[in-house]
Amino acid sequence: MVDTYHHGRLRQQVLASAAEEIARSGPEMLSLRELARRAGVTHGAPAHHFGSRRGLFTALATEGFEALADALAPSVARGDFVETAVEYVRFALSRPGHYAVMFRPELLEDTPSLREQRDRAAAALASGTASLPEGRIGIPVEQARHAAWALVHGLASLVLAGALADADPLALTRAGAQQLFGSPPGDEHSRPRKAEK
Amino acid sequence: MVDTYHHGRLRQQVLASAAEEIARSGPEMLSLRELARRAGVTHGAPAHHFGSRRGLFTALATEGFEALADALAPSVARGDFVETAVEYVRFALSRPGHYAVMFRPELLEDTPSLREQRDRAAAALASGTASLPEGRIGIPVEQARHAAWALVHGLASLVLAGALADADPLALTRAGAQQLFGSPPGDEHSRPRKAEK
DNA sequence: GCTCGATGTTGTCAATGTCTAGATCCGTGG
DNA sequence: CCACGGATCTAGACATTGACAACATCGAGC
Repeated sequence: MVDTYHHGRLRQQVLASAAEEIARSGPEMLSLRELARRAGVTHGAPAHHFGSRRGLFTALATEGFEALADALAPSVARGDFVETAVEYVRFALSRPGHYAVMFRPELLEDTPSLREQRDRAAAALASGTASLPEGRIGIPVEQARHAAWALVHGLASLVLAGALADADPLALTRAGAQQLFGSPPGDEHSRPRKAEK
Repeated sequence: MVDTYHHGRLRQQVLASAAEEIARSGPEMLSLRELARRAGVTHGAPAHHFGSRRGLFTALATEGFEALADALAPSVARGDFVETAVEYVRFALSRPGHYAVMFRPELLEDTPSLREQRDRAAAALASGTASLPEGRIGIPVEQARHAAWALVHGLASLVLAGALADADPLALTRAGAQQLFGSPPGDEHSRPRKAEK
């Protein structure tokens, strides 16, 4: 009976089922009390870990940005822009519950750790676009970076919203990234990784 | 005294203040009862017009798609792709409350009129990308269309989320659209619209 | 071994979405 | 002229929720 007074992993478990639930029904429908029930704990318990509803969203977003930065790191290190774009979208689709909350400032508190992880992800993204084929860019670098971010964010959002249901998201991302920075499919600079043979 | 039992424009007024409130605090924080209060009406009144909370969101989204289709029509008719992109973003930024709800299927009911207006907007978007400079596209047309949509949707979303606070959204859109389809800023094909006649 | 902070419980409160039943208004056909 | 029916709004009720406060229990470190 001593087993259950302190749950032990309440924080992790609540975060996990929150991500599940948000992925299924969106952030608005999420109920703290329901999460507590699902974790076998009383309704007040989650508050000790997250403070409030927004605190929970903030924790989720922080986790999300951290994981995003990690996901982007390898391809960024390799200077492979197209693959960084693909990784971005792959991340969003593999963690829909987290992604649904990461760009919703109204749901988030301005925590230092959130800021930190968000900056880390932003930095990864920035150096990802730093490795772009120089001559191909006809607009200021800053704008190119924003455009690239917008492209992948837009793709992820639309796919998650079910607006591009009948498309292969990752192939689409690859194609979009190549189109944006002007590498024709047969170009020697950055070819599609799989087709083209 | 007879004035106020039937409000007369309750539906319009609720929609308007809902858009305001959503623009300020997001869809989650919206309270039907608060809207009723603001309209000087009892808490049950809005239900007769929208049925439920989701009904209200659906009505807003429907209005939004209708206005979007209208906003895109002129530039689409002119075959001016870059300007269509700009109009898309301009629309989203000028009606943040509507746009915040248009791509959130969890908040929407599957109404015939919603479907209708959404299709209308989608059709506008599709013919907008139909007028792209042929030689510039190195990927399948379908993918190019999706990429273009993702770009403008991503730009609008990020700006609305405050993630691109320090950029000029419309200039950024113009640049992004040009970059995506390879028209250098000074190209004769699609210059910024200013002196058309 | 004791204390103190972290974690979890229990009870409470105001607010909300939704439902139902009834009141009021308005156009329309007899 | 009027009665009737539908549309609009009111009024009351109910379950659920987020937040808060007071208390119980556990565990780590002095």
